[in-house]
Amino acid sequence: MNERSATRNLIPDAGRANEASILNAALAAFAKDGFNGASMRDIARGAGTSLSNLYNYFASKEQLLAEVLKISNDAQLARTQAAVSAAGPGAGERLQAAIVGFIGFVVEHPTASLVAISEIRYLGGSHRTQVVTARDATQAIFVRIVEEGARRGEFRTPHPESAARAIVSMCSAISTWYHPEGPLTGQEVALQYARYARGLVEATGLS
Amino acid sequence: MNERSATRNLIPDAGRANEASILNAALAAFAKDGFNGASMRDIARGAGTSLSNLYNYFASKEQLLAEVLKISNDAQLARTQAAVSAAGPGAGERLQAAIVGFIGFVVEHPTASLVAISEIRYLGGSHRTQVVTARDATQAIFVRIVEEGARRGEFRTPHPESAARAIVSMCSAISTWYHPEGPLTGQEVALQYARYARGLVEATGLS
Amino acid sequence: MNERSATRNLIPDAGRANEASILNAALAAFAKDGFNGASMRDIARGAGTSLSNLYNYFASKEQLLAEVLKISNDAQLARTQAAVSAAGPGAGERLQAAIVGFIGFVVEHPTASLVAISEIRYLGGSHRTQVVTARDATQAIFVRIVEEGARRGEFRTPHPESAARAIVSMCSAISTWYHPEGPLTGQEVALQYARYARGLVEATGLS
Amino acid sequence: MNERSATRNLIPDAGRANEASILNAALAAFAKDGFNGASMRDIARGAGTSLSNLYNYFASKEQLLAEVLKISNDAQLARTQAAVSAAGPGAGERLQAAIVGFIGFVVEHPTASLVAISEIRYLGGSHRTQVVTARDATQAIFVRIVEEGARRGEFRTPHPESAARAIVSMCSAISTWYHPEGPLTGQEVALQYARYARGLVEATGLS
DNA sequence: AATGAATGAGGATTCATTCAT
DNA sequence: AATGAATGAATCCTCATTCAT
Repeated sequence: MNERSATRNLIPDAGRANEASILNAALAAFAKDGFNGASMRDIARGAGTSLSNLYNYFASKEQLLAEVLKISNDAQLARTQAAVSAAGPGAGERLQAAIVGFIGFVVEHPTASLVAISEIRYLGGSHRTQVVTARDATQAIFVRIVEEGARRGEFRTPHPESAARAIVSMCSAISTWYHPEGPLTGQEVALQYARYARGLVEATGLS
Repeated sequence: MNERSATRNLIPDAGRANEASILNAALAAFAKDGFNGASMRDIARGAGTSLSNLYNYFASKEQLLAEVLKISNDAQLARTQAAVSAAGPGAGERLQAAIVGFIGFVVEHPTASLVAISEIRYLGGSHRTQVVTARDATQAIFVRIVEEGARRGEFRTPHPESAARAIVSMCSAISTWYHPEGPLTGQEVALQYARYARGLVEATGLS
Repeated sequence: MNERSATRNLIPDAGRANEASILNAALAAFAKDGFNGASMRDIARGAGTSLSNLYNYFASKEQLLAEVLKISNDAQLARTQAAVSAAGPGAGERLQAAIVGFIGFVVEHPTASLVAISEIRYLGGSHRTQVVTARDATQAIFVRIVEEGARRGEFRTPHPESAARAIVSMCSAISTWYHPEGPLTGQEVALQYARYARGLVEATGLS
Repeated sequence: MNERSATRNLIPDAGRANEASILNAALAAFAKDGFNGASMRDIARGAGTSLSNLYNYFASKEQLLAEVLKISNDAQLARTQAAVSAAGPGAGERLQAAIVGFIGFVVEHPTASLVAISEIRYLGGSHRTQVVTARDATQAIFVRIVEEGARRGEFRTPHPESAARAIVSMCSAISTWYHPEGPLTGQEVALQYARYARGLVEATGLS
């Protein structure tokens, strides 16, 4: 598997009918038809097991969605956090790192990323909170970086929080059009967007 | 109706059971529960008519979605086009005008805007093309402006088309969080985002 | 239709798929298999209509049970009240009349009577109250008669309310074994039980 | 454990997952939700074991019901027989003893008694016969006593068998309303009903 | 004995749509 | 236009039961 087709299953799959294969099938089904358009039969078929056996692993369709979203958001958060941790002290560097990490996840798991933003609305109460927390934590990373950059004078944007949200928005939207077989590698997209973001926050270090 | 509560029905409603009231009910239902989660019964109830009477106006649920999306995208396109037409010749002015027009629509019709981006995936073949055309035409406005700005040296971004797409992405995402009762007026949001966009494309005229 | 086969549908049936035929089918199904053992498909088949069409008439299986029980209990109450109203002033006469009316209903509608006592437990909260009210009203008729008889000295039983309940119990139980083709007419059964009841309350007028 | 709270498990329970605990759980489940409303999962949960382990003890849900009913009816029969055996020779004495024994069982095991009368209908062919036999044997005790009393002139009732059935009916129905915490002890109820029965059969020895 | 995984049939209910009026 | 009745397919989910371990 070369660099260009780095997309693989978000959830490691053992092959037999187990939690992982069910979650992967659920992810695929939700991506293809949406939460309400996907049926438990579809998911069972995708997982290679029977409809009723699904319920030995997950209590309901909604719980299946919750697990998928939680895994995706947690992985997205971890990836972004790790990238920032490995970056230098400058706000510009840190913003770039955050974007490369965030978009790295998006281009490697465009399906999971797309489902994460488009299907979260179908999550009810108790499930929702958990998932929203991870999503907000990811956004908070960007907010903190931009705010610090603004405080230090590295960024001249007058609305750091709003700007951070705009950045996350445009990065998330990559999942709606990115294809691994397209003209751009994920790395290239990430660098382009990092530049957009630095411009957006009016970074002073621009040559 | 003052400036802050400018949100009104996208489709003018006569009150009686007619096309407009059905379309508005459909829009509301799709926004609330998604295309597959909304039922024709919900829509009929919202329109104050009977389930079967819906079919005297629209051939199918999908056609209802198609009409709603078409109206929304056409209005969005018209609004953006009009704003640009009224602007001066400079690329910076034109980009700002496009954003103010585009976001103006989003904040006045957040429901329609949200449905337009989230439910288009449920549109099949023939219907889809029509709707996608209007959406792409709107995006093309931004692409043309950014490309021209780059050609003229007003914008230094090396990837005008990609940058334009990023701008549209972040502007569209406003529909996912904007509330008329929130702390910002639509106008304020639009001006913030116009500034983000000018930074993003690395406009040279920035003081 | 002679006196011996007076059993007919409790709910007048027009033949086509309407509320009455559905209720009759539901009654038959509940009697045959119990509330949980009967399926909506069974009921639809019995009513000569489609499964889904049932829901154009009744919101749920439980509501179907509620309607059936309400009709049965109301009819039972009305029949008992009417019989008592037509009786003379003596407690013995009135008790006999109540029993003849009550059992008259049981033997003419043994199915409805049986379902009324055996399936009421499957009725939840709001539905239940309504049905229980009619049932208790019927029992209250017996209580009043026995209490008055005791007050007047016509009955020597020391526990009028308890005795009345015992009487209703044994009369209700007739629905568990009575068959129109059996050796006894309903009238004969009613008269036997009226005598049992007079003995039970220790009526003084016994020769 | 004093006289008022004499209700205990009909089937002696060793605590571990064994036949007794399963039968008790089945009894509780059938009482709560009816035979068709109770699930094997419910029963397993109540017995503190796994669903599949149930089948190491009982072949099917129906067999579980059969065992429960058989135990209940056999115990009811034994208790009634024992009471009669200990009674004097007079029909009145014997009838009173039978009732005290019969109702003694009902008030000590109201759940089992209720299930015994309400769920027997869900027993198919081969199982049913066995259970019905014990039930009929119990009723036969009453029939014999009343018939002998009538033969001897102690009871003046003209329909001894029918009267006996009426007596058993009203005594069985106690299980539908009796609660140990209620105002009456089981003993008091039994004595009341014994008096009702003597009146019902028109016992001559009444003062 | 005991368990978790597995299954096919069936549960009640809702669906979008059509028909007769 | 407008409606209530009708339908067949599909929905999620639970069922009793069996199997492999």
